[in-house]
This record gives sequence, C-alpha cells and structure tokens, in this order.
Amino acid sequence: MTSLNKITDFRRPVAINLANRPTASSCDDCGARRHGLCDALSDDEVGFLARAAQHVSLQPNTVFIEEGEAALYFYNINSGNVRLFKSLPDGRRQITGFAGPGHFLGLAATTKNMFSAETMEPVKLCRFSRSSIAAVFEEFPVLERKLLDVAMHELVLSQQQMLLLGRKTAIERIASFLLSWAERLEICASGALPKPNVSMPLPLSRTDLADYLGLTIETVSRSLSNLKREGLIDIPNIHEIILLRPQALSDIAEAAV
Amino acid sequence: MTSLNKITDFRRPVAINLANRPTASSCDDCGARRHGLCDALSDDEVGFLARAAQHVSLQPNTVFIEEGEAALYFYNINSGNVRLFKSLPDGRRQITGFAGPGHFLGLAATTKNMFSAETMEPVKLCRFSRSSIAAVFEEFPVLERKLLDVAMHELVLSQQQMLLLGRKTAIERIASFLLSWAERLEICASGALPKPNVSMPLPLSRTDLADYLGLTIETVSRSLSNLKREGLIDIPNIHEIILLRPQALSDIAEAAV
DNA sequence: CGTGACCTTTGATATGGATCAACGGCCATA
DNA sequence: TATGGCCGTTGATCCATATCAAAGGTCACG
Repeated sequence: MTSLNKITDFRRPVAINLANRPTASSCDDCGARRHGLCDALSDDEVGFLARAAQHVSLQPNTVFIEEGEAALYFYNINSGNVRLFKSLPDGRRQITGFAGPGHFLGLAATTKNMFSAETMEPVKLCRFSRSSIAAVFEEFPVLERKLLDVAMHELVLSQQQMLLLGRKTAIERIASFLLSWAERLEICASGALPKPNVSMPLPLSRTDLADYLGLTIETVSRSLSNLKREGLIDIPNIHEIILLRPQALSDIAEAAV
Repeated sequence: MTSLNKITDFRRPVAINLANRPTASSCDDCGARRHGLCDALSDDEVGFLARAAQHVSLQPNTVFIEEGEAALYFYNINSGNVRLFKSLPDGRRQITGFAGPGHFLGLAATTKNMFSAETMEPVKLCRFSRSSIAAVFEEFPVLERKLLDVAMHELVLSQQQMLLLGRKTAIERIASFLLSWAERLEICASGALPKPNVSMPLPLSRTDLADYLGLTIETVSRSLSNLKREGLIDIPNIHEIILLRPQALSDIAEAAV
C-alpha cells in the first residue's frame, strides 16, 4: 500500500501546468470520450490530455502489458480491442476481460503489472507515464469520479464472471457469454434481452472463448454445436452468431427453474 | 447508465451543508478509517459522515443486501465480516469475496443490487441513502480518490480469483486460498510468503470455502487432508490452519514448473 | 487452382471432481 | 452424563468435461 499513496496522495503537488497547455485538439484523440469520461472536460483539456501522452500504434497480437514486469505506464485505448489475461507457468491461461476504445489500463497502484494485455487487432492507444497519474487527477478531478463508476461497473462484471467460472456448466457459460457479448456490443440494453434472430459479430477465436470461459476449445465447439442443433442459435460462419431465441438462451444462462 | 449520471454527475448541487454539521465525534464511528479512507478528513468531517448515516447492528447470518432488490442504500462496515455472493435459482452459490471493517458496499451505479451480502458474525455498519452519494463525494472528494484505489485493488483480486476459478485444480485452489487468506489477515506482506509454521484463524465453514473456491465441501475437505498428509499444513481444529511450509504451498498455488 | 498451415469440428477415451452414502466428532441442551 | 443435530471426513461410484485423435474447412500464397 505504500506505492498507493505515492501515486494518488491528494497532497502531491501538481506537476502539469495547464496555463502552458497547447490549444484545443480533436477529442477523437482521446479514447476516454468513448466512456463518457470526457463529458465534463473542455476541448482544451481533452487536447491537453491527448498531448500529454505518447501515441502508439500496435500490430495485432502484440503483448504490450506483461504480467510481472515493472508497471511504468498507464494506457488509454483509442481504437481496437485488446484481451486481458493472466497465465500460469505451465501455459494455462485465463482471459479476465476485454478492453476497447475508451478503456483505461494499468491504473492499479502496484509496482508490477498484475495482468497481461494483448491486442486482438490493430490498436491505437495513448501511453502515460504513471508518475503523472496524480497530476492528471489533480487537473481533471472529474476523471476520478468517472473512473470510479467504471471500476465499480467492472467489479459487477467480474462478480458475474466468478459465478460463471465457479458454478455454471459448459452450456450455461456459453449461453451467458453470448448474451453478455450482445450487451457489450450494445445490441441490447444492459440487463435486457436482444430481439430474436439478431446477428452478432464474434471476433474471437475458439481458443480465446475457451480461455475466457474456463473451458477447452473442444467443449466450446461442442456446446455451440448443441445450441445450434437445438435451434437456439445459428452459426453462419466462425465469426458470426445469430441469436435465434434469446429468451431460451437466457433460461439456460440463468439456470431458470 | 442513466442512473450513473444521477449519482455521480459532478454538477449536482451539494445537498449537505457542512456549516451546520455537528461537532467532532470519534473516528471509530467510521469504518472508513480502517481502509485509510479518512486519512485526509478532519475529525469534524469524519464525525459528520458518521452522523449522516443510520447505525445498524446485525446478528450473524443476516442477509442485509439481497441480489435483485432495489439498491436504496450503500454501506460502510464498522466491525465484523460479511460474505458477498451471487446465487442461481437452483441454489448454486458463488461467494465473490469477503468484506470487513472499512469496506464500502453498494456503490455501483445500478438500480438493483447485483449481489447479496450476509453477515458472518455480529456486524455493525453505517447505512447511507444512495441519494446522498453525490453530496458525500462533493464534500469529501478525497474519498473518491481513495475509493478508486480500493476498487482498483479489488479488480486485481477478482482477476486472481478468475484465474483460480477458471484454470486451477482443486489442490491449487486450496493452496492459493490459504496464502491469500494469510495476506488478508496481514500475517505476511502483500505478495510475500508467511514464515513457516505460522498459525492462522480460518473462521469459514467448509461450505463457505467450497462456495468461494468453486468446489464441493467434500473436495475441500479431501484437498485439505491431502495437504496435511503431505506435511504442508496442520489442522489443529476446524477453524485453525498452521502453514508448515508456505513455500511448498506457493509452488502448488502458482503451478511452479 | 493447388498446397500447406492453421483452426474448428467431431469422435473415442480418460479422469478430476461431483454425487451418493455412511460414519464420526463436537457442542448445546436436558 | 446422555441425546440429538449439525458439520466435517472418508469411501464408492458416476459423470461432465478434459484429453487424445483424426478429419474437414478456410485462407494465404505461389
């Protein structure tokens, strides 16, 4: 907890001088807007945030955060999606979540990275030195408030995932995943079901799916085939799923009695 | 996400008038101190926080947050420990974590509770109306900063738990749990191993252990017996574990190769 | 259009942990 | 000290999913 205070102690002097900041630039530079994090920032301030960072473009399948390495930076994703995961020495892997445009990574107050992050497609992101965290928060206190909301929401999601990993069967995991993925894609409102027959892109390999759901690729494949055989979904191709009967999926996912 | 803005929109007018607040009272009233959340608050302010809440005493095994119910309050625990869990309609239960003195519960911006909370022993806590969240944060902005740190730390813990639930074997789960429990009790520094032969209270039933680790009580019992048989731990009684060889436990927990 | 690498699906078999069952220890109560 | 209920342990068996194996699809590249 010592490093915690170093980073977020509110008494820390402000290192960034906004009086000298550059003039406004497009908010598109700042992935934070995607999460509504910029709502309360002026264009000037958003431009400043964008300029305070190093802008990085990454190829697909690039590991840019490695578990165990020194935590020198935090990141804000501008475009593209990444997977977050933890690994065991023998190669077992658990994907703990996905992050897309607007997400912040590496904010936890630890000296080493507690997870790895790998791009799933071409990604653009902003990299900030962690020593500037306190200063950034000092300048943009509203960021803290919004980040707290985001963090609380992610805790809710990870609790759902713990229930899935600890107590659900393979078919329940797949059904749960399909519905939560639809929510993530905003195909339906949070907590609501998508309409029947909606199509959904699924840009994940079976390996990613298995590592996210705590299964093997064979079990993932079989479970999807079962759902298809029973007419609850259709699978026109590997990276597309049609949710034929969302209600039936939900009954399976929530183990309705 | 509409309710999110309702609660945390920084423009919301301040409803609490600190000018009229009561004079200082003991900080012991405020569980927040246990998490260092009060470090930056004056005794006056802490006393105010304590008075703004309803103080509640609960018997052991009382469910005071029920998943799915309207989320009317948030809570700050003063004394005692609680378990947080999610359930499926058929009775399967996943404990997602434990909360003790200083923890805040129910801060997520949702209209319904996303988990249940049940006391494990006599518990005292402060209950706040959720409609006052914005006002509380407005008066004590440092609270937000600290809560963000706490939330980030809990995300790290839940990622560890996802790895455990998704990819570890029964014996690895038990070994991981014993070491993380020692950390929680501050028997050892975060990330460090306890010294050999340290004794540790374990005020959890086998059922709680099973529901936390995604196993059955029989498998928990067998795994503990195995570790005992191999001389890595001793179990003088149900609610006490002696960590004879923490390094060996760690090798199992981390699947050292 | 053919080739090969990689990914997915499907089938056969193995196994870790769940389930079913019985027993034993502990504690509260009389 | 005896009794009953609850919890934990241990043993026997079962089953959901892992593992092993092979075949089929798809796509990039020559």
